[in-house]
Amino acid sequence: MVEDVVRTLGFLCMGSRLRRIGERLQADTQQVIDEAGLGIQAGQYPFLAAIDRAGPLTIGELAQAVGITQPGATRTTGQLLELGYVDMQPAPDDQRRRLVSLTAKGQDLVDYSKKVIWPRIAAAVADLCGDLDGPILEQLAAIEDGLAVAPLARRSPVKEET
Amino acid sequence: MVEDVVRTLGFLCMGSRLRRIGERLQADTQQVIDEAGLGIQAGQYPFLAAIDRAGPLTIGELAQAVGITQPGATRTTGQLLELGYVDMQPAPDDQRRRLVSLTAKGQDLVDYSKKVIWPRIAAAVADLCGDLDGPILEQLAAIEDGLAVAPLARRSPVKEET
DNA sequence: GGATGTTATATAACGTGTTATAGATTAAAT
DNA sequence: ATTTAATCTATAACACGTTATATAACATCC
Repeated sequence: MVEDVVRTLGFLCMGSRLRRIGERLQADTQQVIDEAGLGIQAGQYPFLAAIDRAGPLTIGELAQAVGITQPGATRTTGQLLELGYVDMQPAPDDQRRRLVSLTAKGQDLVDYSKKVIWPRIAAAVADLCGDLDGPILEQLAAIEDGLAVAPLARRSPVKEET
Repeated sequence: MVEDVVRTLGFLCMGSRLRRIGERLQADTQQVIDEAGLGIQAGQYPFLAAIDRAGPLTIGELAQAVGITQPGATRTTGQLLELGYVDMQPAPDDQRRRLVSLTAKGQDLVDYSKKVIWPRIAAAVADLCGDLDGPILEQLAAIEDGLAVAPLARRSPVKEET
């Protein structure tokens, strides 16, 4: 049995580690979705949820809402279009923007998911995290906020720009 | 300004969120490495650290040590070979196994990194996480252990296999 | 009102993880 | 001993993120 260096090295490998856990969680989430017989990828859900919450959004707004870059949003939106869950049309006032909205099929999926799938996933994750010492979600938020204030490179002691 | 749905949805999107933060941290880490003028990728470091800690390891052991799948380990090892940081030769007792070891150049890089780079990165991450309520590293460990015991699908209430 | 710059989306090329599968070597079984 | 099964690494195909850049539409300035 080999030691898990990422775990052993602590803060040094926290990036790798968060990613690794995130990937694992998403894979597990996918399994729950598949078991429910839904033809959708876990990573596509936030897009649908964003539109459901805020109404039709442009590609750029979707990218912001789900926290990825614009080309990624373009691609995932293309997949959702292909699957028939969303519709896309130029914004009336600005032909550059494409407004992405839910189709009836997409709204059905969201409604069903909100009722059946999402609570199940959230409950499973809560169960997993329930026994933790601290409020993990707030800590993640604090990390995100901290990174927004000053990236790691600006926190490494070599460049004391006092 | 559009709301961050991944953040808003909490436990439901924790997978995406952890991944997102991990990617951001790794990108920031890469910047620190680049500023130090080292020609290496952040994701390659755990491989070197694993060999440094445990001595020569096989591809499979490396995969285990850094927590990815074997094909990923094969690829990254190939890159490190190309860069001249590691050497690879068949295990004497079993021709299927390939023992990966540090070259002099690789050991130099590790020694320098241990002294200069890694403490800098670890300090920056610790600074980022310092003000948190709870011990984030232990919480991550608890999540990993929890997933090992029962994946999400086995924690979702639909399949009560009592 | 035409040149110039800016903004929004699309596309290309790449990085790094995954799963599925092939090839080579070792172990086991008849 | 030869066949069969198991193990280890390599390779192929794909998923999904990134950066860099092209194209189209809008805004501005003379």
